[in-house]
Amino acid sequence: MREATDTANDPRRWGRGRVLRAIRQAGAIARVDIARQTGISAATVTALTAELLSEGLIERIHPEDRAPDAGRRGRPREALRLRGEARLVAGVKVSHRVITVLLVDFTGAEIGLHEAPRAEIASAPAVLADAIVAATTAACARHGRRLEDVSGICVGLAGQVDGARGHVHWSSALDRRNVDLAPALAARAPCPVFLENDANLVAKAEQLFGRGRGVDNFLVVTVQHGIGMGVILGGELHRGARGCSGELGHSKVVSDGALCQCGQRGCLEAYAGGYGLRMRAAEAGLKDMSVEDLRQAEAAGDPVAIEVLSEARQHFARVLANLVTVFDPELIVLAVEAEEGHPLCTPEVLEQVRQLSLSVDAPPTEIDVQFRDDRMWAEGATAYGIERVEALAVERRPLGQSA
Amino acid sequence: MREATDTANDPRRWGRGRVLRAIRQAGAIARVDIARQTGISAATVTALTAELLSEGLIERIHPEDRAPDAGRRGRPREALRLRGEARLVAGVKVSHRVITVLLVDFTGAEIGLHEAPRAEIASAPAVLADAIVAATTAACARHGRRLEDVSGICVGLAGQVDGARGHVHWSSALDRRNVDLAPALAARAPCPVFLENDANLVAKAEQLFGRGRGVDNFLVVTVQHGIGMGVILGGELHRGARGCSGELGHSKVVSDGALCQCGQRGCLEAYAGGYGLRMRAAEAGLKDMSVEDLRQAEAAGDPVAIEVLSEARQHFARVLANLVTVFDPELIVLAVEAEEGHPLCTPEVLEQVRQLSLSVDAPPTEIDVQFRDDRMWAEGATAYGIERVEALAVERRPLGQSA
DNA sequence: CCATTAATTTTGACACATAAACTAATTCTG
DNA sequence: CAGAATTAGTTTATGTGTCAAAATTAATGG
Repeated sequence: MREATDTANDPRRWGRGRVLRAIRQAGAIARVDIARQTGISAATVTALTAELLSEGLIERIHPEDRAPDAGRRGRPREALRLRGEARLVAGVKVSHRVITVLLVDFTGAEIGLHEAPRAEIASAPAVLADAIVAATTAACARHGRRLEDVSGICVGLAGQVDGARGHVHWSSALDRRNVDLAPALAARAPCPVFLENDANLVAKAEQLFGRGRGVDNFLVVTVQHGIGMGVILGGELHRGARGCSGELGHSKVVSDGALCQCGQRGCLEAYAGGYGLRMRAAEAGLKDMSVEDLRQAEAAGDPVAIEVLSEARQHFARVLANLVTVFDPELIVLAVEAEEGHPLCTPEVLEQVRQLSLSVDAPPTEIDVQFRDDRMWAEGATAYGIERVEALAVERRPLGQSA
Repeated sequence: MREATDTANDPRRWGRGRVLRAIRQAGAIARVDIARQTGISAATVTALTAELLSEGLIERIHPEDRAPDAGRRGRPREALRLRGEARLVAGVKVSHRVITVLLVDFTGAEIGLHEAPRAEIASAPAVLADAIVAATTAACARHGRRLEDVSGICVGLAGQVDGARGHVHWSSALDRRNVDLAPALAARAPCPVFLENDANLVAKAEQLFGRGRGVDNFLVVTVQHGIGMGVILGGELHRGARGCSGELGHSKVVSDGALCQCGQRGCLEAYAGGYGLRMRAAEAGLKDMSVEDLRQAEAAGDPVAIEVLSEARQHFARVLANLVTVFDPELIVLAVEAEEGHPLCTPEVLEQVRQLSLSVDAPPTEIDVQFRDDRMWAEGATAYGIERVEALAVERRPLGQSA
């Protein structure tokens, strides 16, 4: 039951945001096209872009009259793009043994990466907050910036994280449950700090910079040690009432099944997550196998590997198919932390998903497998950080604007 | 990939809609409270309500100074409410053998119900469109109105219905696939006609008039012959890319399981839908049992009924738990077409759902079982019809407004 | 009856958006 | 090569939506 005064959605600042988003999505775009795409009149686009130009958020480009422009009749269009130097954003990923900080500019272009080791896996809130800010400070120092130059820090955390409230129900990075981490971070940083579940951030990255650009309804499933999901519906990240949506790894695939890290039984992760696969293989006699080892064992004809992977694929495909049935998304991105392949993300599995999901005579949900390295988490954090910093830039009035 | 000129969301008519929605949600509310709840200034609320009053969409109430008002100091608040006579809306449900039309006023109050028999189960599009409009005309006639008085007709159809595009991928009510039914209806009716999946409409009814009032994120699961779902996220109905979201009955609960009506195997409906239960019971030797019969057989200790229902409960609970895990909604409404009880909607099943879903130290998803009669479908249609008619009323300018 | 209180309305000003007219920078055409 | 044609972008005049502050209204309390 949400009520009360939500002044947030100010209809007056609306246009600015639309224009800025159109420019970001297009990369470079002329005013006419902004008007056409957004439905805002050319007059207003001129006014708004003039404002954004004077604030330094965007900039003109004339030299490169890009190819498709050649041979057009009238006045040539003047493309606009975001001005990278306008803002500096830090994306932070807290892992077990390291804190990764990725510094990017307003366009999302990388400025530098920094990794700071962590002394312990589960920290006290104050210790973790200190470490995050210290790592960000160090990242800035290493790349010729100061922490004061940063316009926003976005922190991604595995676990049940309520990004809207800045609250951590549970995370392996903390030594206790129910921590209001956002205030602790805000107190230590000279700029806004945003907190979010790591899978949600990967979804945001896909939306802003990846396959999800311009797609209104899509899901991003992260496949690695655990299995997570970020849900983008109507162009918005859906967090759930408590911020705990998308815990796909803990959806139940069998009754009273294998024991999961979370303490419950029959979770997808317990069969198809990295640790689940290792566990099942170990139980069946294949000790100390990585996912890649298992894949090779299967290829070599090892019956245990074949059995374990086959079961995992079956569960994984069924869960993905049920996502299609329940969400009917345009697109599902499988963001896999692996170099080149993953035994669960094979053409056969995708075909199985198609067969198990309800089909109509219309283009089916596209499933896109993206193999990523471990930077993906910090990149996700920068994506959401940029979005939030952009939102602040949109709201902020031009203020003192004299000659 | 949605692009192009979507002029739809006009930020200027924003306030009108907010005010009207606040009045609808509250039933009766004073201007001060509208201002407080919406965040709109009192001055603007006065202006907007004056406009709505002069258009006859809302009306004043003074006589009943409701109890909590007594003994307050200053000028008494003047409550406002919707004016029922402002609009007439028809909600239509197409069933196998009958078309049900429910006429309601702008507040949702019932004006009259009418049922028209259908000659066939699966009709040609033109025949069905004719029948729907004829039934609506008859409903009007029977209750002293004319079809021309109706401001909007909302038609609920079981099947894969893309309400946004007015397209029916498949419905048992039609004798063919892929029908653009909305244009056929629009051509026959003197007012806007809206088309939607029936489960989505039940969700809309819960949002406007039921347990979902003021709840931003909730799911409505319909349990009867089949199992359907409507998804409300961020206060909006989520339809999916093709309008096929929420096909919960066809999520797969076991690999290569029981055959479903839809032709696939292992669907939830094949175990827990009304026809699925009958099938499973019949296979195990209990022929021709209704769901209610099965419930009584179970209570009487029949081992087959116990077995069949136990399996169904297990699957149903697991699917519901997975909804909690994936959506993290505030609320799930189980809308059950039954008089007093249903073997799948028992306290034990709800307890099982709680045990199978990820829990954090925050209020869990509430699950609310609502037993309804077969009017629920037509009521759902009126709910969405009213919302759409209201949206049109918000957009429409006051136009000629002289003395 | 008048002070007090609270709801509502009026007033004056400003921000945002637009249509229409205008200016600018090209290519095309004779 | 001069203008005609074409397309992009800007300026202007105007309307709409919103708000803060002041004014008005309708009660209660002494």
